[in-house]
Amino acid sequence: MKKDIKAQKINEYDHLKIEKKWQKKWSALKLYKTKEEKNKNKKTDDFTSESEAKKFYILDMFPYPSGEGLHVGHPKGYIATDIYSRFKRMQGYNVLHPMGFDAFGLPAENYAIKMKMNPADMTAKNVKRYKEQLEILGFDYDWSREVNTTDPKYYKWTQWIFLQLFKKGLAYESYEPINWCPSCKTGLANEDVEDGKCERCGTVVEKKPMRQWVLKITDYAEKLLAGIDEKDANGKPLLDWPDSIKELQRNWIGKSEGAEIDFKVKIADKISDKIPNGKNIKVFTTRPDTIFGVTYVVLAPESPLVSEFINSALNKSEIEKYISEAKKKTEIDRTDAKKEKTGVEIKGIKAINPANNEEIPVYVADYVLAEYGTGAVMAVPAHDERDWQFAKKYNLPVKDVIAPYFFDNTENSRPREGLETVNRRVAVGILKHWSEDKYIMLDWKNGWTGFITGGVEENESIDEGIKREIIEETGYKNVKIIKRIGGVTINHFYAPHKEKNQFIETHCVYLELVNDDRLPVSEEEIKKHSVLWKNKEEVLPFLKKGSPMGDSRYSEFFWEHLNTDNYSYVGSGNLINSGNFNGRNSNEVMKEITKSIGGEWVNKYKLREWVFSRQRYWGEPIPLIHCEKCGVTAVPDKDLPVKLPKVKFYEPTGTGESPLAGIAKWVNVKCPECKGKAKRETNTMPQWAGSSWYYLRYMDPKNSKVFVDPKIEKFWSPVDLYVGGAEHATRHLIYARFWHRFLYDNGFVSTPEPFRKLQHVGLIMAEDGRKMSKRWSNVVNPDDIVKTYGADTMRLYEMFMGPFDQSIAWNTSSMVGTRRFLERVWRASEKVEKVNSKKNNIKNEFDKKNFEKEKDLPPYIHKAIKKVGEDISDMKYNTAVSTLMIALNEIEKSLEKSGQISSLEFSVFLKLLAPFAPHMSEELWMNLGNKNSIHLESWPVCDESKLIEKNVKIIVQINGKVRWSLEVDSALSKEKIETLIMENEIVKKWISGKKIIKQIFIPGKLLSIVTD
RNA sequence: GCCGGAGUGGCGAAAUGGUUUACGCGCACGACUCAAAAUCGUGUAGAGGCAACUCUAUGUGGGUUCAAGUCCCACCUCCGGCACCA
Repeated sequence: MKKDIKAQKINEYDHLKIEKKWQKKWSALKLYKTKEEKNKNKKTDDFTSESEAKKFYILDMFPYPSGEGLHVGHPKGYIATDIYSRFKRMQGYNVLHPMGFDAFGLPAENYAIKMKMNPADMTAKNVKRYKEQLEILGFDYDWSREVNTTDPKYYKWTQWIFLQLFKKGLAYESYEPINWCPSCKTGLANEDVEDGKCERCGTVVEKKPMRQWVLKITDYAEKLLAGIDEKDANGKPLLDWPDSIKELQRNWIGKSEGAEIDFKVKIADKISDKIPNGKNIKVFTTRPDTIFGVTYVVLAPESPLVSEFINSALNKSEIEKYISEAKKKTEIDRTDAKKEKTGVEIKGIKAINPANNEEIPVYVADYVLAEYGTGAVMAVPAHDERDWQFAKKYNLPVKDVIAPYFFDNTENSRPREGLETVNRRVAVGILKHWSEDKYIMLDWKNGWTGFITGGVEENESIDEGIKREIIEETGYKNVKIIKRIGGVTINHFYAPHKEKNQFIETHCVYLELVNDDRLPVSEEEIKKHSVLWKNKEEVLPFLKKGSPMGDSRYSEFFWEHLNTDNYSYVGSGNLINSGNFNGRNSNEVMKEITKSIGGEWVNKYKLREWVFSRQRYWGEPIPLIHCEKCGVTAVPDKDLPVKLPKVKFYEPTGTGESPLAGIAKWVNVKCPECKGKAKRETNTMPQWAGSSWYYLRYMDPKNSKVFVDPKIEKFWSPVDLYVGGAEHATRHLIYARFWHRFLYDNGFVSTPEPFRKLQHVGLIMAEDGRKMSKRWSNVVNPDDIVKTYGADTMRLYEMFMGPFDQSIAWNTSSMVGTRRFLERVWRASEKVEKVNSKKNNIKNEFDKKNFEKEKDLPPYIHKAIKKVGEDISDMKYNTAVSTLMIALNEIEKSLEKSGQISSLEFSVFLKLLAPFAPHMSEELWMNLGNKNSIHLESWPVCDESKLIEKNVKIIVQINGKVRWSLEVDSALSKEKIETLIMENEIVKKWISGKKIIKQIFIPGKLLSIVTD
């Protein structure tokens, strides 16, 4: 099998030996220790001046150490940051590249319970295992800065930040129903629920009212939204993030602008604002323009208004029954849009539409969500899909108030200034054959096409009008009206045959012919158009040809709605049936209508408050104390951290109390204010707490006075590059931004946003294309790969697989390519010219700045320097690796010619390889006679002037096709090249007998000849 | 339904509007070998042709351009996210 690397010969590449050796040495030398550490002891106020170099903070999303250990997919992002940080270090940056562990939370706890282990012990074990697995890959982490969220020295500050939020009123106790996972026996945040299921265990989530701590993240909704597009003083975006993630966050925050409108409520014969405790129904709508079309009002079952109105209801028990059934439903059932809508009317009360004072019924229905907007909506079935479905089911009236507005903004049809505008009603008839599935259409002599169309007289109804038109234009007299289609549309256009602008209200009627009885058609009509039968497929193309009323969109609109009863028009348009607002554009009248009915223009967000309590053991204790006299008080700073007590039983209780509640010794404390009897808060924090600020702690991980020294924070902030999985887009990345923004607003940190550039890692799938998982037993273990192929091979392969942010299936046999590449490098190293170490002290020579630049390195090395550097910067690792491969191919070619490889050339090559394959490049670097680590060398400098090849290939295109190419000296003039080309037989053949119209010359690239 | 992203060889993929298929895998043939493995070399989009060469190909259909994988319009498919948010 090719997959196995056979026993090595003595001087062959022995990855095991080399990798272990260098990992030990690097660690002993503290090679990757962040420079700033050394300066910290010096006494100075100006921290930043201490460090000569520019800083670069590169961060991985720290892992959650599960019991299963790492698979080959996990380190992909770490490999990338390792390469990036080595590259930056070689460029002279002061690099901060730390690692730590996010170890509180449900999965670890559930696993510990399953394994009958204490979560703390198990976490320690897992962390150890993870660290070992990371270390064999040769990463350059500064482990002296390791953080662990479960360390009391760390979570002291997690608790401290929580208390800052609490003190600013951003943490509060709530008793609202929240998402409850019956399997994990804890409340969950909105972000922890996916498709109505617990994100962790997949159990269907229930709604359960309970006491909980909630963070007011919605107070920051606007800032979090605006921050996405914020720029710094230099006009650079604060967030250099993928657009897709920005969009995801925008959607998650979900801002909508709209109106809050009060509907007065009439109970029996009284109007609500005249009766005690009476309440108006406040609704939120993004479409106040449809207010005249409101035919009922709906309250969410959980709306507090329901309990106020229910006593005045004539059908109290029916409503109560409905509400209790709604409560029983799971979130999945509640929010399934496809499901038939249900509801019940509150009989005996009416709401009053503030726009027209109509009395309309009030319903309770669970398609309205209590948590969003005001928990009440005004229903406009004509212009809202959901309201329409509900109205159909309960036979509620549908009232059109928005007419699609077709304004043909082309030269010919655009209404002309200074001309009279005629207002008319027009009927359009779609007339079906008496037995076949085909339709009558008119083909006008002047090029128009369309259905039967005609103006309706003042005293005539639409139905009468269309019947009359049919007889006039076609003669058919026995027609049956089936239905009206598509409400009303407005057509606004210039009618050339009348030299007037027209503003037409168009109604469409669908009719069927009963038989072919016809009356004679007048000569005049016959002259105007012919009557054609078109079958279904022909209608739409035929309509598009032209229209008597501006463009043909209105008739297409009607045709589309012919067979769909099931629709409501949700677009914009012109107002009809809307009193003073008739004829106005719906988009333009929003605010005006809102004002006219006393409404308020507001913003609403989909983002929900962050449910911050977990009724579980394995988390940071919430550092609050409940005192009978003083209420809820913060644990004083001096008493932090509130340590998680060791317990015998940490299984969740399921009662809504955390297991901590049972530990009397821990729970019962003195009130810090009045010294009276008090109890500790027993809920713990969610998993996301510790990860919301860990990047700050890395900057100053040992500080016991503050969570981070402000001077140090100012130096390192923000994180310059943050690499991790896209699955955190709406959890961690929202939470961390929220905490950071809060800390910024309160002067604790210096930047508004924590992470400047964000880069996503694409998943590595298993060879079978599925996700790697124990469940599918398709997991590839990095330990095995490192053992068999080496860490360098694995690192190189994972970077070479494909674009970094794309998910790609693992393929071990494909990996041998990168192994072969390294073996070739190894063999090539034996052919490097021997340099007399005495005569030629390479170490000193290489320390000279820009040494390479002065030397005569071949163009392909300069190209590689340029390309590899650019590709690392852009995180295009796959092409960086291929560039290295190309460079090696060139080195081998030159070896063939000269019999040996230049020492300098190979040194430069090794430096380019060093970030990718740190062990091998270090070994070979030392073999060249160097004393200091290659990883402390400076990155080679590309001399742009050396990039130019002696010869260039010129492509000859004739009429857009490549016909010939030639190699010429790059210094040759345009004229000379053109002469050479024109003299060529092939070129002559292609242009013979033709006239050259045009010639385009791109220097060094191509000549394009165009003939007639 | 809405919002993103992507469709290029047998496969992973590459390509500032300028030779489509770099680099690697796989495959075929050859060299070395008693043989195999490893290694090295050559070839490898499709069709036609003995060949030189020609034609056709970057999901589909149009368009802009001397020139389009790349820009514009319409559509199809797949992947990811959100979704009764009024």
